[in-house]
This record gives sequence, structure tokens and C-alpha cells, in this order.
Amino acid sequence: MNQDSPTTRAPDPDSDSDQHQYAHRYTGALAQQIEARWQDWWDEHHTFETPNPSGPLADAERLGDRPKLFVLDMFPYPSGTGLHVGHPLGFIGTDVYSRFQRMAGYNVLYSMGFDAFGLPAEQFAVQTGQHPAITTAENVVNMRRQLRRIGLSHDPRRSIETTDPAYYRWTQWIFSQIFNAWYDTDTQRARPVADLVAQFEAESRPTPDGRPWSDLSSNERVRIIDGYRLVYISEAPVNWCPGLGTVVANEEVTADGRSDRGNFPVFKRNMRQWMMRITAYADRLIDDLDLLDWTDSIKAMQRNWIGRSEGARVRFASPAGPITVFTTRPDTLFGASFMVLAPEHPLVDTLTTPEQRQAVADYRRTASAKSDVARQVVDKTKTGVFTGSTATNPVNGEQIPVWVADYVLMGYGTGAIMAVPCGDERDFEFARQFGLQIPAIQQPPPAWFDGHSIGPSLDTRHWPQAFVGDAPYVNSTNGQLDLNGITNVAAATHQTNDWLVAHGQGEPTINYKLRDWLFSRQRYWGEPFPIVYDEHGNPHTLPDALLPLELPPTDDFAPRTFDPDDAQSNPESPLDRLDWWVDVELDLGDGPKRYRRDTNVMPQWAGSCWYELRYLDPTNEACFVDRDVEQYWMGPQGDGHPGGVDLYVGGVEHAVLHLLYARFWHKVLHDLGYVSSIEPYHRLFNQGYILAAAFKDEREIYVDAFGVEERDGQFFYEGTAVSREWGKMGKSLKNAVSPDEIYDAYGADTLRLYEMAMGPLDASRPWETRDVIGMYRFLQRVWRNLVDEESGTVRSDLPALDDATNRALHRTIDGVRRDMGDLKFNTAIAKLIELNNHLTKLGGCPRDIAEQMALMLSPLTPHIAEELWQLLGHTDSITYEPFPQADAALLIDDTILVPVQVDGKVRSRITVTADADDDAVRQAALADPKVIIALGNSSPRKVIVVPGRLVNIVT
RNA sequence: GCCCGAGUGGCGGAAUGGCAGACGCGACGGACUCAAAAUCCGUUGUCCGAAAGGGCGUGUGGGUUCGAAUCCCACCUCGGGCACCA
Repeated sequence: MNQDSPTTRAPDPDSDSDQHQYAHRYTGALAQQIEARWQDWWDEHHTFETPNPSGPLADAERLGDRPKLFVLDMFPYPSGTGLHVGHPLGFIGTDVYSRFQRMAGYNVLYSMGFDAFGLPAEQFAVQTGQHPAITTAENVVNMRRQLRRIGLSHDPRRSIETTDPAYYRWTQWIFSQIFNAWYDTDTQRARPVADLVAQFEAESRPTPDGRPWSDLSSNERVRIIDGYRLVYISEAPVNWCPGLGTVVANEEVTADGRSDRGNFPVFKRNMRQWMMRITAYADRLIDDLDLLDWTDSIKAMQRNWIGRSEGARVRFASPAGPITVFTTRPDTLFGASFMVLAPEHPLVDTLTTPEQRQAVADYRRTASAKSDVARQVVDKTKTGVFTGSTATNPVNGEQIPVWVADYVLMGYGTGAIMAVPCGDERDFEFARQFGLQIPAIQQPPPAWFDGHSIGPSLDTRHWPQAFVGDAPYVNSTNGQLDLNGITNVAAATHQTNDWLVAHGQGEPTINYKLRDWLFSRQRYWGEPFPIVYDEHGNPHTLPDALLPLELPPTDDFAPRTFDPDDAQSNPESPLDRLDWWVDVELDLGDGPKRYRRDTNVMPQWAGSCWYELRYLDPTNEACFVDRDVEQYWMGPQGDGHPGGVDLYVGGVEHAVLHLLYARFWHKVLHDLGYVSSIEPYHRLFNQGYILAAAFKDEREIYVDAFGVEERDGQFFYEGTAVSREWGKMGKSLKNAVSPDEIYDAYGADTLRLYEMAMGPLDASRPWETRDVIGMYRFLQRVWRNLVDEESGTVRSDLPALDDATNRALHRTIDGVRRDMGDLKFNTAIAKLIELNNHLTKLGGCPRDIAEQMALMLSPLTPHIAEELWQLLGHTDSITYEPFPQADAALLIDDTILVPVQVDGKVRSRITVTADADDDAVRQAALADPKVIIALGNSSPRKVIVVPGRLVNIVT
């Protein structure tokens, strides 16, 4: 009977008195000693400080002529609960890679900062009652300590915290640049607002109402300019989250209409809020994905989120004036037999006839009472109401009824559609529901009818659903436009678009799902807006000299939150309460005046939109990053290369949040000439998560995973059966393993090795504490193969290097070098273990190859590698030693063992010389006794020789 | 429903057109020990067989190929994203 605990605490492998006998055995205690010593040594010797080519961090001697490499982690939130072993997975990966590339000759920039503003830190502060500045500072200190213990090779001089006024001064400055920019659709880039003003003044750009610029009042001019800015205030439907007391961005609302943070209900409400014009960049954000080395899934998520669809706007004449619709299928216009407007559509009132007024009003009331969540309910039944009016189909002049239904959304397209029931499943359902006409305009292929077990017919009363696809058009001509007989959608679309444009009835257009970025938050713990309002209520950015605008200290920092379901509540900024701060007298360049400060703070994504740029030049007081320094680290490398970070590692959860926002900011900075790269992150690698078993009792409550016992495949907690599931490690699932207990038992090098050996870096994998010991044993063997466990010095009885061992070494070097460069640390480790197992059989590590062993290990397990390096007589760090190179001559063996297949099944193996020609190999294979037996009476028809790989005899 | 990804021993995984299961855990056997731990040596996909050896085997079914875990088609299952988006 198996009494094993499935989720075990780390055992103490050195429980015995054995340690007294071997004072220098590689135990957890010794490992910790070695690790602490080397971590101090690295600090004292500034080992990981990386030189810039110019500026205060320049160091020509250290820089030499090494090429650059910028390796970046998604920086963490300094949460109050500390690290568990799942957190550092990506950090260890980037550290191994950075250390390897340093040894491969690169000047590697590798640092770490803290994303310390935002809801998590603030919620923690609210819970504990301590000011977020205090808790954040404490958490950062704690996290730095925990990360240091892993032995990460960060340049400490480049570390930043987003909450540091010296940092957010530049976050505010960048905000001001974006505020003072507009998107020039002619040149497809952002430009300073001053250029726009100049265009108006020169009258090369007409004013919205055509009046000369010089005739406008200064207030009118301000309003026009503000309408162009990349940051603007708008009164629009936003996501109001009473439970958090703030509005949040679309990207922060989950699919089921709740807040990403805190999981509170979110309501759509019209509010006056700050927006960033990310939609201006929609095309570039999609198109430039092609330049990036990202996974297909993240690219797909961004494309999907931006949601570009090409189609046409078409105008239908109606008693209330033209109704404009957006459609992706203008080719189906002849099949448009009714129209549907969203309940909120502004023309509904005018279109509704007196007889229908009551019905429409009732329907609209019901629709508005439904939240977004309720509208999405899987209730597939279509609802709707007739307005009483008709509109004119522009291609055939038919009068078609106009309906109102909530399956049409005001927030997408124009909030109105032309319904083509024969070619659109939703329209088909709606038409069936309300008995509307379904004219056929395409002749579906016979297979389609067969598939639905009906005879081919254009009588749609027999059709079970709409037909979508390429098929010959029918009933689609008006004399000028004739689609009949065309067999594909693209051609028909093209002709229809031409006709629409020629007759002024519509035009091709592109529609996006992406909305502008709601940028203001009614919370405390964030960057204050560097904005003040004048007596007319017009916003102005603070001059650079007044930055940073520091977050005012207050004990009254808790945001005003509400009953999470109280949709009618209104946001109240904590900063609003600080009258002394809000009402100020300032000189913005035209003498001292009274102003009111904006009391919003920025969303938590603001600081992470540009942090990698500050790592480059952290001490620069004159600008956020020096242009030459940015060019060196992030500049494009050749034609078609967008520039950016060489390797960015982080979780997939930021696919449409941080990764979209940061690309947007970076592109604005590029347009305004501040950075040479057009993308911030050239290569993105998504590390997996460390999963751990979690156990629920029958009440669906998680129980302490470490108290669960397994008996015959069943799980029990305090005697009662519990069910197992796998989830991200964490406090809420009561299954978090602290790195401290792994350090105590085995040391940080073993933890690093285990996390890297568990599987490929991009796969999620379950944590198994009992598996960790395998990597510990490996390091122990490495140590023992070289070090005398009694004296702690290099063994005097090491075996001599033989040819087989030397060849094994070079094969290992060759494979490990390749794997490390490909981020395949798990197989690199396997190869090192194989070599070490060979050395163990040999009786130790020959002195001649000891250095190479230490060098190959050092990216993975830097502390033990430094220690071995020192024992081998070196006085400097192993960090910048060149990684071993395989001797090509030793990779080729004199003779090779070649498997011989008969009809695809391996029947024997033959030894041939490496340079044997195909014919010799063929003869040797056919002469092999086992092959002769396997062939029996049958004679070979064909013999395939794959040089160096195998022989296959076909009978 | 649409899009992306993944299915290989008891477990984590390796092999991306050429010897399936590298490496690690666990399990089993042995050496050492009074004993245990640790360590070292060996076995470990499965079925038949005393053995030699052989059959079967990478979610399922088909296909391409001398040869398929790997490529193609269809399906199943799981994970992730989007979703009444016109």
C-alpha cells in the first residue's frame, strides 16, 4: 500500500551524522555557504556591471569589441506574500541565458526592476492599513533579498522602481509628449501638436466648420486642437467598477464582464474620462507583428484583439435620413431584406412610427436593463421589435423593414446592420424568428444540400441554415451592377465596392474592435497626471521643470469603493480630497495663475510601458534615455529589423495588456524621434507556469496540500476524501512551496538546476518536490568527482584523460553549446549528467577536463562553478571566461555503429568506418548474419543507405 | 461557434522524416552496514518465452514514404484566447 504523501515537503537528505565524516561533502549546508560567499564576492567586485558605449555608465575597457545582447524579464509586482518556487522560473531562464551569452562573448544587459504602482500593491496596503509607500518599499526589499539568493546576475546599477519619483518623472514626461502629439493620417505617424497649429495657421488644413482659423476664439482653437491629441478627454461608455471604485480599460475586463483584478462586476456607463488614441495605431500594431519573433499564439491574440476587418460602409435611405451600416460582405447587398439597429442607435426614435412607439420603448427599456453579462447569456433566441419604418436598399431600390434588436451592438461598426438572412447565420435566425423574407442570392453547391439531406433549391423555406462561402451569385443584378454567375466572394465584393463608390452609396472601409485606451483611474497609488486646468477648464501639461509631480502624501489614501453591484455609484478620486494639493498657483510660462490639478492617476500599465528603456540609461537626468545609448542596445539591426529587446521572457497573461500598451507608447516615442527602434520587444518568449497539485474537499474548499495523503490512488485530508486538480502555484490554492525550504535542503544551485531540468522553458509543468533530489545528487557527484570530501581540496587520485572520455567531453560541449543558445536548458542538463555519469564510472574527473566541466556548468549553477574554478587555482570569476569550444576532429569517430533495417524494422547493427562509401556499407549490411536470417528466402529489391544514419533493406 | 497550442512508460520529459522512451524521479534487485540512511553497481514500455529471440507500442482512423511520434486529411480529448463583432 502506497502511503506516500503526493505533495511532499523537502526531506533532509543529510539527516545523518555522515557529515562529520565528510566535512567537505556537497550538502545543502555547504551549498548555502558557497552561495552566500559568491553572492557577496560578485557584489564586491561589481562582476555584473554592464558597460554602455557612452555616458556615465561607459567603460571602454570592459566593453571591448563585444557585440551587445539585451535580455529582459517582465518585471514583477512586489507583492507582500513573498516568492514561491513558481515565480523565478523565467528569471532563472534569463539568468542562465545571460550568463551563457556573456561567456559566448556578448556584452549582455540584464537587470531587474519593480512594477510597484497599481492595484495589487494598493489593495495590500488597504488591507494592512499601512501606507502603500511603506509596504511597497518593504516588499521590494524582501523581494530583492529573495531574488539575490537565487544568484541572478543583474546589473544592480540599472534597477528601477516605477514608484520612484526619479523614474515616474519620465513616465509623466512621456505622457506629456503623447498629450502634445496628434496622429497625422497623411504621413501615418504621430507629430507634435505645434505642427498641427502651424498647419491651421497657414490654412493648409481646414477647420472643422470651414471658418478661417484667424476668426476663431482662442477657446475654440483649444477645443479643436484638443480633439486631435493622442491623449484626450471624452464622454463615452466606459467600464465602471464600483467594487474597485475606479473605471478600468477594456483589456482589464474579463470575458464574463468582471474586473481582471478583484473579480468585481463591471458596468458600461457614460463618463468623462481620459483616453489614449491607441486606435490610431491599429494598423501598425497589426502589421508590425510580422516583424517580430513572437509565438503565433500571442500574435493571434493581438490580431484578434485589434480585430481588423475589411468591408464597406453602405448608406440606406430612410425617413430619418441615411442609415449607415458596416458590412464585411457588400457582395451580398442584393440579399439584404431587412435592417437591424442597436437599441441605443440615435435614429431609432425618429424611425419609430406612432403605432410602434410603445413596443419599441418597451424593448429598449428591457435591453438597457440587461448588463453586458446578461446580453451574452447563451440564450440563443433572438429578440427584436419592428420600428414601423422601411429603408431603401441602394442596389435594387427595394423597401426593407427596419428593426431594433440587441444582437446588434452599438459599440461595433455603426451600430446598424443590413441583414442578409440567406448568407448570415444570425440574420437567418432572426428572419425565421419573425417570419421575414429570406431571398437567395447564391446557388450553394450540391454537396451543401446533400450535407443537409435536402434537394437543391433556391427556395430558402427548405434551408436549415444560412449558406456562407463561395458559390455562383443569382438574383444579383440591377442593370449596372451584375454579379450573377460570379463564383467567388472577393471578385463580387470588388465589383460591388466600385459600384457603391461610383454611385455615392458607400465606400470600402476598415473596422476595428480595438477601442481607445481608457487611461484614468480614480485610485491613489499611481502616477498623478501632469495636468492642470485653467479657468476655462482647458487642460495644460505641466512644464518639464515642474516634473516630477509627486504623489501627495496622505493617510487618507484608500479609494472610495462601493457595493460591487451598485451600478449607479460614481467614482471619487482620493486625490480630490486634498484641496491644498488640487488648487495651486503656477507659472506655466505666462505668469502666475490659479489652476486646478487633475486628480486622476495613471493605470498600473503606465510604468511598464517604457521601463526597459530606463534600464539602458538609469542615471540620465537630462532625458529618459540617451539616443546613442538606445541606438546601441535597441536599434534596428539591418533592413527590415524593427530593433528592440533581443530576448523578452514573461508569462502569456499580458498578451493584450502590457504588450499592446508598451508597443503603442514605443511607437509614439519612435514617431516623435526619441527612439530608433520601432518595436520594444523583438523576440518574445513565453515561459510556462509551475503548476502544483491542489486539493478540494466536498465543500469545494481548498485544503492544505501538504497535509494530503495518497492511498491507492485516492487522496485524503484528515481522513476525508479530497479531489485533486492542477493549478498555478499560489496562496489561494494552498499549495505554494517556498524557495527557502529548497535552499535549506539543497541550496540555490540545485533549485536552479531542477527548475531548468523539469522540461522546456515554455511548457507548464507540475512541481514535484521529491524530484528535486535528482539534481542535488548530480551536483554532489560532480563535486565528488573532483573534490576530496575530507580535505576539501582537488583530489590527488584523479584518473588520467583517455580518448573515449575526451571524445565524450567534446560531444557534450558541442551539444550543450547548441542547447544553451536555443534556450533548451533541459536537454543541456541531460547531456552534462550523461558526461558526469561517464566520469563517475571512470572514478573521477580527469584534471585535464575539470575546467571545461566547471565552465559548462557555470551558467546553470554559477555558485558551485565559481567554487570549483577557484579550487582549480583561478583567482578571478568564471563569469567572463569563454565557453568551451568543441574540437570538430573529436566529434567524428573512426568507426560508427549503423542500424540495419529489413522492411523498416531494425534487425541488426553493423560497425563500419566513418568514411565508408555507400556501396561498402550496403555490402556489409547484406553480409551481416542477423540480416541474412531476417531476410530468409526473400531477396532484397532495394537497399537504401542513409550515410552515417542507417541502412534499410526492402524486400 | 471561430482562432492558437498540446496528446509519448507509474510520473516530469527526450527524439521534429532515419535505432521511440535520452536525462531525472519512483520502483525492484545487489554491494557496503549490526541495522538504517547516504553512496556505489544493475534492472525497469508492454505481451509471449526458461533463454535466445519474437509480437505489439507515441489519443483514434486513414494517407504520403524504402522508412512516420514527427508530414497530410478526418475525428476524439485536454489547455488557452475570442465570441450575437455584422
